[in-house]
Amino acid sequence: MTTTPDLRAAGPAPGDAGLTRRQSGARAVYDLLRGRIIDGTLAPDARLTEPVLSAELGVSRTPVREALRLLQAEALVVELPTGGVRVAPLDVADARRVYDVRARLEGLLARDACERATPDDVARLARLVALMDAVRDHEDEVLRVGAQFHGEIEALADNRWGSALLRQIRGHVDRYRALAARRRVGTTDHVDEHRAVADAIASRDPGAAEAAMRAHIERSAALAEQSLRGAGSATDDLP
Amino acid sequence: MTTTPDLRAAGPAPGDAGLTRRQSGARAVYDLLRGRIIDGTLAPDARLTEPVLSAELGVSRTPVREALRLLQAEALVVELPTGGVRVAPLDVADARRVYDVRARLEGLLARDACERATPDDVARLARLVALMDAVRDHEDEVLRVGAQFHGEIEALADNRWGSALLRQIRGHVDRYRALAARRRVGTTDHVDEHRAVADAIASRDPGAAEAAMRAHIERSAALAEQSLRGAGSATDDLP
DNA sequence: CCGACGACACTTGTATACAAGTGCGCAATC
DNA sequence: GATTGCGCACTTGTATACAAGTGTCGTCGG
Repeated sequence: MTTTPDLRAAGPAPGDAGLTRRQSGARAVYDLLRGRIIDGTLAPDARLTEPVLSAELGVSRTPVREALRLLQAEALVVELPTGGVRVAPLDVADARRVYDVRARLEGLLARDACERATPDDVARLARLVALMDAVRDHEDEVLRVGAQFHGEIEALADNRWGSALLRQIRGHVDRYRALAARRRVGTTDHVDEHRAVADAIASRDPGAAEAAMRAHIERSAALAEQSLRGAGSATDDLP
Repeated sequence: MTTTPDLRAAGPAPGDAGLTRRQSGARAVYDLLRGRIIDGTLAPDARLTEPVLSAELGVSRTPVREALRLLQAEALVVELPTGGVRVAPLDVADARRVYDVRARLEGLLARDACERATPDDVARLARLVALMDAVRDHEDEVLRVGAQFHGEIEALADNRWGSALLRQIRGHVDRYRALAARRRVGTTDHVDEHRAVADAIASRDPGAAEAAMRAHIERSAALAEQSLRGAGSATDDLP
């Protein structure tokens, strides 16, 4: 039942088969498949074959193949011994590893950001924390502002490699997050943790900034792990 | 002059055009180009076009294209605004960033290795350090054993994500190392640093293991940076 | 002599055609 | 009835063909 995903966005021949067409094609296929894998529409272990994707999306095998290779480089799909690919399995133990890596990378970015931040930047970070505090009770607002905070730090860090590698695993983080979201276990507020990061940066203490950010991510990891635990076969509530 | 690299391994038509042919083709092209970029045969900023590579390697554009995409995912080539690709430029400031990231990742791996190492593993690491000490005067032996040490730790860590991301930047590390090798500045011995890592693992102190490994990489970074400094336009002694 | 216009050659992106290898299912036989 | 052999359908990997966009070079006009 998990073999054939439901990419039934449109028929084979008809015009825009779910992808915007004015984009570069391969990129569009990549974005589409990536989204479906992250949100669970494409179930873990689902086999993806070029001909059926090609037919369902209304493009030739060439862009499909390219998209598949991109996803493979990102490890969102894994290569089968025979040469095909399937959606990467979800493994709770693996989630921990993803967060471990993320903690180090974001920690490094926080350090770099600390070393480059101008007074204006510090003020902006403080404003974001205050804003986050203000919307404390509205969960999605907190999430939105939180993402903005992390984005701001990443931008400040101006660390091409840290960002690149972070981007590499972001898909997987989002994937586990999407899964955890279904087993909602009350979100704890990370406002104080963010404030700790902002304060460390304001104090011009790179080591403290790195440590604070790392601790923050590790706490998120523990939370996510808790949500995921008991998921057993992670495919339980997936289509 | 930098537009056409010297992939003249063989003519267009003739049999094995420098690539082993029994490999998957695209993979062979990828390996070949990757090696040439790392060792400097393909100069930074050199433009790579599918038709000429295709002709010079004696394969069609399809595998060449695939190899190029792989290299792009690894950031060994960068996309031009027009769509083509060129060999990623060498930037000393960037080298520092690469090593920063590597320090965190290898630090994490050392921690994980520490948490999983059996007494046998600890003994093996100690043996490697002793061996390294023994061959202290033979530079390439030191390098070889050192690589083995790092590989052992990575294997022990059994951290898929750490390894994957480390692999992502390894090409760049090797590239800067190859460049630094030409401006040889006496290698300092890292034997003691390795011993510190091994000792921390033997003491079952994950935090110390991580810190020791990170410090070790950061010292390597400083060394590499020193070698690279003054390189100015990094393409000076490149073909 | 300098600037602008036009055509060309070149590039990538996509589609299709071809070849080879592999696993699966069916059928016939022991 | 179980097993083994054959044949088919399917897959990926590669090659080639086609279309569109873009930069450049040459030439013509001011």
